[in-house]
Amino acid sequence: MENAVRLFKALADETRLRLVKALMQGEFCVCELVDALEVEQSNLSRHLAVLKNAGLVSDRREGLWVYYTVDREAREQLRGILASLGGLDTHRTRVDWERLQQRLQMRVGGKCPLGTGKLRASRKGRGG
Amino acid sequence: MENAVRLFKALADETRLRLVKALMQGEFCVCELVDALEVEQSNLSRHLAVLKNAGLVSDRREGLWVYYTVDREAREQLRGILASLGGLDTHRTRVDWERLQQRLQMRVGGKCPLGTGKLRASRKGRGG
DNA sequence: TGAATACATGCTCATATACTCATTTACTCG
DNA sequence: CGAGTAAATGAGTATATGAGCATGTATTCA
Repeated sequence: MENAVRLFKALADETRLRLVKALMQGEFCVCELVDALEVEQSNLSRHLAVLKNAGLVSDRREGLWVYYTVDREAREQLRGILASLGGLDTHRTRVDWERLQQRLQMRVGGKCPLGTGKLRASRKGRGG
Repeated sequence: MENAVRLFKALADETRLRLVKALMQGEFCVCELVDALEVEQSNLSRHLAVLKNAGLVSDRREGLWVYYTVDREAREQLRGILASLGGLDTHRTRVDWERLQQRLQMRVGGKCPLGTGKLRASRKGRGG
């Protein structure tokens, strides 16, 4: 019951639903998600933490990058829930997915070439 | 998406999960639920309003009583979701169900004989 | 070592939610 | 009508949650 509440709490947010929908389709690092979903990095990081805490996603560090995906154990459960909701296909999730696919194609050697560092670096004058 | 968020928000509460679980099994009036689940009437009423607003339950007035049950349209959806969670059978929902069945058997002419007024009165001492 | 990078977290604000008490509303019956 | 009952709602309070900014942490590389 506790678990169920935590699960539903985790899903009771639009950004997190977008994340779940995205992560059902593959594994992405935070910066790709930040870039594709256009959500503040710190914000996204917290949402991912909520999902992780609910057991819905798992993460894997690879050097500087942390890749998230839907947890293997939760996968079927989530598939069932989303199916009951008609798959949660909305304009937004479709756009998210298009943008994510673009990021996937940008990968070099299977790795994310993007950077969230733009944010802080830009204070020093990035274009300079 | 909005809808899905509202749905999950509605389910993201233990009392409401208990209600859903109960109302999946039949139709009950508020005072029966108050009595069986031992939740404050005003509190329960609000939770029911949340569920109703999410399209999960529907209500039917019959004289002084208002009977709630899981909405016909939402029924299958909920069944699917709960099934994905293993049915949500917990000690608490089982106790709820036992108590609700007792209330069902108390019905006279299919109507609820309880009272939230009585309940408040009998809370502290039934001899009053 | 230290700079750069990717991600996580502390802090603060605003808002949302849950709970309770008291009252109001909706209805029935005398 | 007014009394009585079931349910809903307003007001007040406590707590939870989400957003954004700044900063902390872990890792790589020169």
